[in-house]
Amino acid sequence: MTENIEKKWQERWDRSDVFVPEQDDSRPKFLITVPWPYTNGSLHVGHGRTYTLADIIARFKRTQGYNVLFPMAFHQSGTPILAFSERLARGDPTTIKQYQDYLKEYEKPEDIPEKIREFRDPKAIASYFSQKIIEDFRSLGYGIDWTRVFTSADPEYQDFVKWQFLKLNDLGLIRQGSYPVLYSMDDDNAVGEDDIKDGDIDKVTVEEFTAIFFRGKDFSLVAASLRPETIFGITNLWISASGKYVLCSLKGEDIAITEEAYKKLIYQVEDLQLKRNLSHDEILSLKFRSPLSNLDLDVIEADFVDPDNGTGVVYSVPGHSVWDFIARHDMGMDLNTVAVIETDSGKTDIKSIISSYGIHDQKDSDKIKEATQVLYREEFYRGRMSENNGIYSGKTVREARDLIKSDLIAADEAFILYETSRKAETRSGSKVTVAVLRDQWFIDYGVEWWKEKSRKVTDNMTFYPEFYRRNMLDAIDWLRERPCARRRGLGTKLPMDNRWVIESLSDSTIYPEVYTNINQLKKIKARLETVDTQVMDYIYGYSTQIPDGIPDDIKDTIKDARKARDYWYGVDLRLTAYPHMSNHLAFYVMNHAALFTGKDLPGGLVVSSLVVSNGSKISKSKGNVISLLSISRKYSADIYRLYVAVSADIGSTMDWNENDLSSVIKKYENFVEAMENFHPVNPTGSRSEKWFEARFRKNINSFISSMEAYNLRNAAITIFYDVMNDLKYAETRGGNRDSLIGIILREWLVSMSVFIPHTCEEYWHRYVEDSFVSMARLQKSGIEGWEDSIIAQEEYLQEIIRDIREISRATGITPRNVTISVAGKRLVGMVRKINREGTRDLDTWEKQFVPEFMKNRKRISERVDDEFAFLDENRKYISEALGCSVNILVDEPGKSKKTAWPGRPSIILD
RNA sequence: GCGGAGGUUGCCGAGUCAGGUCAAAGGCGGCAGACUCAAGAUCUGCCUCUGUAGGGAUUCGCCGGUUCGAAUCCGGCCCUCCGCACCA
Repeated sequence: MTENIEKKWQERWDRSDVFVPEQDDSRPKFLITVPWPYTNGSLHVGHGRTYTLADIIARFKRTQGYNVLFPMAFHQSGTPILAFSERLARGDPTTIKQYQDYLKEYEKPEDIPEKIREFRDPKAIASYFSQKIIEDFRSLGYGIDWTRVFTSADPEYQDFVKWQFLKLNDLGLIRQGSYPVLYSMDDDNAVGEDDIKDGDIDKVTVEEFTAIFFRGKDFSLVAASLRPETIFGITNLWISASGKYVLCSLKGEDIAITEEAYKKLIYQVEDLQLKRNLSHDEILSLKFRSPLSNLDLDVIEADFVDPDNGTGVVYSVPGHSVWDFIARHDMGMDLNTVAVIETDSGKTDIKSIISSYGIHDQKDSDKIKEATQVLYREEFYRGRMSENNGIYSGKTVREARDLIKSDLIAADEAFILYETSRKAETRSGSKVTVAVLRDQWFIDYGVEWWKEKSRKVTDNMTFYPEFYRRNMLDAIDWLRERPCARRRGLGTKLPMDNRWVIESLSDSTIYPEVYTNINQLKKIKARLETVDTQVMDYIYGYSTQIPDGIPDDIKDTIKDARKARDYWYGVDLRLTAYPHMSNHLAFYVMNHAALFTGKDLPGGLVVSSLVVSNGSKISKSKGNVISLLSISRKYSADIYRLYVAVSADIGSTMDWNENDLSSVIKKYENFVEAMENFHPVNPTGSRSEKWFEARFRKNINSFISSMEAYNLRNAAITIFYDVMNDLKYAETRGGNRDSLIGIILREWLVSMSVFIPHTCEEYWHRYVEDSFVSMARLQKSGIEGWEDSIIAQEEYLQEIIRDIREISRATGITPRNVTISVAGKRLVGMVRKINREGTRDLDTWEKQFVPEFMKNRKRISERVDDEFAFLDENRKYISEALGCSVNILVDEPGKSKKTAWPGRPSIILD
């Protein structure tokens, strides 16, 4: 199909409101949704897959008589759009290049610079790409109801989100507390992944150190560790040989840390004051006492200590740290290690690790890092505290670590210090550190009653593939507190505290509600200025009365909003890609569980896998991003849609590659050719037509069952590949193409239209009738009984031909004549008797054949009533297939070399 | 380490839940033939090994078990991929 024909149907669907469903209480509704796209750029094949799958399902549901609503909207909340526009404003070359690439597809080269200038306003980015996504989606023939489009920036939507958060707050699910975030001191702001240089490639996370006080005569030394459980193996303290140390006061206690540590720490703890610089000698001359083990420890300078990591002071545990051990070794100190952790594997002995990695001194830093990682993992996952650790003896490392940490903190022997997982800077070059926000807002997903309710909701949902149910339950268990608001970014202001903006995943959990009545909400908003809590309560089923004081002229609209919502909600099916599982989808389920009941709860979830291109991951850096627009231009919407359906099951990775694509195109072109050359004729009722019809009845039923089970790939292969193959076969059996196609035309076009709607619409109008195939119904075929037998007969015929070929191959005989002898009356009778009554009442003549019957029973059958007549009828075909003459005989036992059994005639070549 | 998915004949990929009809669908690719001046497209056959009669042997990650019978069920092991969090 050319782009023009596709465009033609897209416009006609649009004009006739084919995909704008009316509320209709007489029909079952079906609400299908896909997470809204984030509008910072155009979409690629990967995004298209999920929407295409959803559209195929939506179209199928229409054929089954459902009143289908397939809406979409756009997401604009969060920091990325803001960050991008800021970067464009700053003139960041990578970002400019990225947006030039996006724009290239849509704009003339001379207009691009102006567009990029406009993009300094984040709203311009959002609205530009929303518009382009709509155009791209239209060009793929999606049956989306475009009258319901809205964005997360729309004021009526934000009223809805505010209502949602007030409801969550009423339920006690929103809390405030302190929370560490990545932070830029230069910019005095929190930073997200996209603000960090290479933040998307090499993720930066927050690590939690235990900063432990080692008290000395004049002041305390604070050493930070990720492994507080090793404190029992301590031998000494290390400070950096080159680091600059300062004395400061923390809640009245004098502590020594590096200058860098001080600068970071003021963003994390309260009551910290700088007092003065501290010389190394002042530290080295003192001894410091360790908590728990109560040892007086020496301080030693070492090169490997990084003054800009943690506090710049570390404690030495040579029994469990490669660095510590090798440093002591290099300095000629004693190497009497204390092992405080034991593993069953015994792989964690420090000396054997050092020798097995071939580490000689501190210069082998790569080897040391590798060995450290292995040791760390091994001990963390398999280790137990050994018997010399007091009350912690015998506990797993995991348990002991948390316990020791909390015990030390409770006893004022330690505090938590946060550090970045790697050294990082922002794209503008400022250092990234960790700051603790004291009044961070959270949604508390850890509440048990909430989890329990969510599990019940999950139990009642359908999942495809089914194993995601388990994933969902796990995600519900794992979820704890989640920060739900940020100090920057686009989005809805938190109703409890408008200095905060609701974070972008948290504002998108129950939003499909708004698809049901966005147009009423808009009117209500325009009339009332705010859609307040009480009005929302009424619309979304929390109260039965429109609140007092609402002007009469808007009451009907409010009632309509509620009715629309009552009719359409909940979501019958939601489709997403699996990376959304542990975050968005879990929030989606849990927020519904908290706020709604009964039919409003999520119905089903279809989780698709990713798209790769020529076997490798699609990413900007690889330059293999294929935009949706280029697909519909280069190939056609229908070919893309067909490819999505046929090339991989929903749950498997889909590989976009030219090779597979060209074979799909070939098949598609065969279909088009068959349709183009079709001339209606009257069927003749021949055997090949009956067989073809029988097969098609089976195929259409299997298509419908597969689609119902969301097994789109099977469905497509059945209704497309299998039917095409049957068509070819029926032709070789003497069928006339036109009359064959005529038999199945109507149903075939309807079923194929879910995959290739434009093509089918075209032929539907040309050959069937002037209605939309997109609105046509499809039912299962009634199987009348004759279908199986005609199919079995054809199989019988093919088996005989295959047998003849095999004999020919085995013997090397190229036959000039083939004699096929079918079983005679007596054997037919005998087989019938055995199949019905067993072997008991056989006569003597019959009994001699029983052993042979038993041996060959697999191939013996009664599937053809009169084998002689059947073979005789098809003698010409057999003869042509084999290229030799064919004799058909009715055999009685004894005449030929082998016994001819029913379903398995004897064959003689000569 | 925990949780999940998976390992099938040259490749991709069905089949495994409900054991026999499975040498195992379909596609790709390859080989041979038909058609064609030729190529392409299309069609037919073959593609684990073997066999002068439609058969046999060995296969579905590895080892063992249950069973008359296992790609399918059970136990153990090896390997690959994904998630393990606050990030959209």
